[in-house]
Amino acid sequence: MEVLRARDLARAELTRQITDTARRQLATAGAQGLSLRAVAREMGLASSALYRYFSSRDHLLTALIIDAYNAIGETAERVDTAERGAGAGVGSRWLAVCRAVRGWALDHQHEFALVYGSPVVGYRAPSDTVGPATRTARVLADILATAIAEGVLRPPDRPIPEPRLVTREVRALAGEAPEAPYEDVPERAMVLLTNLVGAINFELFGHLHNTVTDYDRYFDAVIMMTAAIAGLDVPLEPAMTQESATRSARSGLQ
Amino acid sequence: MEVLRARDLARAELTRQITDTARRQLATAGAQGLSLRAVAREMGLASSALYRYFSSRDHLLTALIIDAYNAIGETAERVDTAERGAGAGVGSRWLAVCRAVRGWALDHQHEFALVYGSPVVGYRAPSDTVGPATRTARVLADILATAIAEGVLRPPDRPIPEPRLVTREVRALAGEAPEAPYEDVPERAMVLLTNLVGAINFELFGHLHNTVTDYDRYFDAVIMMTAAIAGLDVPLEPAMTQESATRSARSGLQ
DNA sequence: TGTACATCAGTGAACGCGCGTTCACTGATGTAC
DNA sequence: TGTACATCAGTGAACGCGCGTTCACTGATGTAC
Repeated sequence: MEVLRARDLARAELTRQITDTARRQLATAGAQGLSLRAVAREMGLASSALYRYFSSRDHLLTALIIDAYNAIGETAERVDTAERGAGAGVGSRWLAVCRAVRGWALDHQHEFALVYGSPVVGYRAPSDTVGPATRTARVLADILATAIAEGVLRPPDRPIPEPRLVTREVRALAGEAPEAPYEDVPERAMVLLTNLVGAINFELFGHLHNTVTDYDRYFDAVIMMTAAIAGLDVPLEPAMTQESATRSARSGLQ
Repeated sequence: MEVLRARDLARAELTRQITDTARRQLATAGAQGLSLRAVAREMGLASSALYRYFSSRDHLLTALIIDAYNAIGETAERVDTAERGAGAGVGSRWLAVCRAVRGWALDHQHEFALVYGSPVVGYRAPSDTVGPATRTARVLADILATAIAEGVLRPPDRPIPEPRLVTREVRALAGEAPEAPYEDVPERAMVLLTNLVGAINFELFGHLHNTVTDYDRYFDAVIMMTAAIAGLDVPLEPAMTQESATRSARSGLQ
């Protein structure tokens, strides 16, 4: 039984090594170019050996997608917990989480593109990916819920004309149904998530090139302005975190 | 000279047929899977024959990218001209242009992803693509400029804390530098473009699945809310255009 | 503790496929006199 | 108008490469008695 665990541990370790290698190759070849043979080659294994761990290329891709969703969600959760622990208000928490997600995206560009960029052709995501995919949204929804509870959320400047655009499942995920005039909060939260991902993709895919001078500040401005949509006031300190400052020099994917 | 034109015409015609076939294949195989051999096969040509028309796969890709940017820009221009001709206000023009761009994206999903989705790995866009890429932005900038001229643009609810985030070239493209309190208009225009593309991508890449009930209305809501960021009031009539109504049943890429 | 057997990891060859690009070539289309 | 030559479009074979997946196999690791 002790020895049985030894074999299991080896198996877990090799599985991890495979996904790690695949992740690294993702960063240069992109999702479409991810190749089992290349992964095996880098690991010094026969390509057929990988089939002991993943039954097909798509299974490996699925593992990478789930890992990416989890990593993004975990980043959001970790930062939000830290902010909350430091007594930050909802506005600061919101900004911090958005910055953290962008930071992760800049550090893992192809992984971010794997989940939020163009879908891989011929790949059909299984339902296992749904749970991890919602982790980030959950963090954002929680911040909005806190804002309502604290009475800090403004009514929207321009409310959504026709609410109930969001499915029941998502409303449930966002917590109790808020009363008027906050009944469209889930809709506004979705718009914020849409814009958060959109802002990151726009930068990552190179469309700010020769257009915007300071990516960090531009991102903060986008977040502040779109947060106002949800009735959330984000306090913009001009000071940048060290991380984002060092990152400002970099450019987009490829 | 008459006959010379015959050969030239044949050449132009075949070039068009090649890009058309490639465009059609893009819709099923995606950008990464675009293959010269497959294009030649479908046309009944030897694969080597294509090299008389495009010196490499990347040249063909570039042609498709330029065509896509031009098609999107032309759609935006056409719709805006029509709206202006019908005496529509800036808000209606804005909404109409955004809807038209989304409509084009839904009708040409892989083409839209080709220019606004994840970059094709190993492909480096030449500078020829810059001009066509700005056509859509030009239309949007023109609407904002008109709004200022007509005195219809509200000062922003929450102005950008530190303007001048946009390069001089883009400021020039957006027209004369507007006076206070509108000096951050180019920044706000960029945010709107970012959010427009972001909203379309989010839908196209499947992230509204099981989340939003009515894609058309959700899109309108996003546009209305993000337009408010720029101080633009978009009048939302509940009535849908026929086009977008028929389109609401469809789902995303793939 | 030792032995016979079962399980599992990893190998290497093979199948069948597709790709971009090059090159010497044939024949048709156009040009110059 | 007719003929000699040049240009160009398209062919088909080839180079050299990579891919996902299968399969019979060897050895090592673990199990039961």
